[in-house]
Amino acid sequence: MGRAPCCDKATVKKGPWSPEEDAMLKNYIEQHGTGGNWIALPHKIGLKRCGKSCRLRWLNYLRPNIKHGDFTPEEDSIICSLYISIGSRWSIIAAQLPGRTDNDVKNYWNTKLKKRLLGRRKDRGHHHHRSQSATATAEDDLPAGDAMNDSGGEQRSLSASAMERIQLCMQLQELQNPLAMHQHHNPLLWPNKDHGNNSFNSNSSSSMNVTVAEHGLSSSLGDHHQQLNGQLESAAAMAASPSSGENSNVVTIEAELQELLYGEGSQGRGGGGGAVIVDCDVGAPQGDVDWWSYDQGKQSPVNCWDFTPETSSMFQDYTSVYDI
DNA sequence: AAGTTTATCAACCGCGTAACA
DNA sequence: ATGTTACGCGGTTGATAAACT
Repeated sequence: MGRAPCCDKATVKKGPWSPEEDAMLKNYIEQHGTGGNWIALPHKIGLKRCGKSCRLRWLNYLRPNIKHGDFTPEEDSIICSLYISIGSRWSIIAAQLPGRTDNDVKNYWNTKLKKRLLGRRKDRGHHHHRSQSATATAEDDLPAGDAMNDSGGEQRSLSASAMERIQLCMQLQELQNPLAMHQHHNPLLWPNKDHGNNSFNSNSSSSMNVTVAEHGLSSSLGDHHQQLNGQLESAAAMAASPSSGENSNVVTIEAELQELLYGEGSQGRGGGGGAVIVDCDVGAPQGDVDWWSYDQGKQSPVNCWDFTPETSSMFQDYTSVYDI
């Protein structure tokens, strides 16, 4: 029993939009608006398109003030910082880039930025000291998502997202201290492993994964969970706003991103250098929030960096791989 | 010049969830 | 409280262009 289709596939046209279709949709929406019902819209216009397809076409292409291509260094920096902070929440990231769509940002990341960041490691890999640790040997030079970790004789694959974070983390660490790769994790990007009880244990990988993922923000993990949540938030805030922290480690992350993206001696490039401010307009009732600036002890802004099952799962990936 | 591989990006798909009856 | 509908999102696919052999 699959999900009921949102439209009649037999009568709905798929594939690229013609200029005529674009004009019909654009003219109608400009004159009448969407009417709050995308499903009904194509019928009103006489378009043989699915409502979802119309919505996507409008949002990603026909909407006014849409920008395509030519991402600026400032935009690169924002995307990278936010990706490291909050992961693949493209709509939130795109919201910080006027004229950009989530689809655009996502494509840009997947096809260019990610390669620029992760690819550099490959280039540099032959010139640096490789650690004895599993961190540097198991995943090194492997494309995201392809890395397999031999943990206790069992081959496991990391989620691509966790893998990317780890690889980015490793790159940044290496830049900061090439001899400190054995530290396994970057406190800027990942929560401290020394936080209270050791609920996250590699010995209980599968069951723990389920437990954490299912409970999400529930109180099952109590203080530990809150503490962890705070640390994740803090890490996100640090990564997004290198200039906002007292920690000297934090200060360099923006410059490091610049260096990874544009090469040596390019720290001044982009001129952004400033904090990435996320106004959490995705359902956040409190309006604009300088989500990077709140203290760890304060209540976290809703919808900005929540400890979701996804983040829990990524954390579980990470902890089990590094036997924390 | 032709064939093959790789990169790019528009569009699709299905899931989670908010809104509503 | 429950079921249904539509929206929004992120992951994935496929067509096309560009680069390479």
